Amino acid sequence: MLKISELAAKTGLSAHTIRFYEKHGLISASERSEAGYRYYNDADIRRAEFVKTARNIGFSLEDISQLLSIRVDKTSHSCQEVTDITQHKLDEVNAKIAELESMQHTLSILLESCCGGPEKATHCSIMEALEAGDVKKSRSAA
Amino acid sequence: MLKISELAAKTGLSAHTIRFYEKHGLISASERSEAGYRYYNDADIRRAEFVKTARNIGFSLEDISQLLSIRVDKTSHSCQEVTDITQHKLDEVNAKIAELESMQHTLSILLESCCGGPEKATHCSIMEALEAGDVKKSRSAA
DNA sequence: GTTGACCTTAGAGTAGACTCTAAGCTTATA
DNA sequence: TATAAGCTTAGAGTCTACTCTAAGGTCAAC
Ligand SMILES: [Zn+2]
Ligand SMILES: [Zn+2]
Ligand SMILES: [Zn+2]
Ligand SMILES: [Zn+2]
Repeated sequence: MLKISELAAKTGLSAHTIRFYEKHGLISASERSEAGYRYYNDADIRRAEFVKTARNIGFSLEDISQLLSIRVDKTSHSCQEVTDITQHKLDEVNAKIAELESMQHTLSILLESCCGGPEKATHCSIMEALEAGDVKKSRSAA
Repeated sequence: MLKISELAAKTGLSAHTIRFYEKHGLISASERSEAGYRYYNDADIRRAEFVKTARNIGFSLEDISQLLSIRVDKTSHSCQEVTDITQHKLDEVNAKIAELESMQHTLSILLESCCGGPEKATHCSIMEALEAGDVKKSRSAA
């Protein structure tokens, strides 16, 4: 049985974050001391580590929440449900990468066009490009 | 002279967003009607379009704020200042891409390992990988 | 028996970029 | 003239994932 700071040390999450996750239903302590201290048993610890692993991959807390509900009753859920969550996340990641690569491309072109020196910015081709508006849009919603 | 909704139509920003940008010093209307309506002249419109172009590229409002202060007095600023902002943004974008590609990689491997079918998730290799924790960390701080 | 580290809670604050609301003028159209 | 569309403001709400604070109780060591 670990106390919260011990679970924190073990998982690399902060005690604050562990309480925050508890408030959002991701983690819980099966026992409390008389004084109200949280005590985590082996199953709790494994669950916390599952959460940490999923978070490290990049899953949102909402995704993790869904993965956890599959985890507690695997016989009621299918591989497909798991791949759906994973695929959806991958789609998101791919969309974000595409957006960032577009920015990367635009920024690189801008940088190439500018001398980057100590001259007055009156002739700066980056500023000119921004004024002219002839750059493609990288950002979509939010 | 355009009213706010006309500037909105012209730039593709919403009137709300235009007021929000004004509150943050990015855009302003040189004139107001007696009733307090904002009126935008050509210089205002060009400034708004500059902001919109920079935002489309992916610059933060803080970056745009700096670019604008260069823009209003180009002789007091150098090309280097402009490239510094641009390079800094590019570095950020590259870091984010690296992080996302790491996620992409992990997610792809997970997806390959799972049958994705209607079977019970009891044998799911994605779940197993998450339990085992043997996936590399993609996410860094915030 | 007291210091100090650790624990509890509810709730506020942070970041970034909006997005919306309420309450009330103004202006254009029918 | 009445209705609707459009404008004003301050300020609150949204989203995600924390991060921190205040005020106080608990526990082990010296
Ligand atoms: Zn130059
Ligand atoms: Zn330049
Ligand atoms: Zn399967
Ligand atoms: Zn599977």
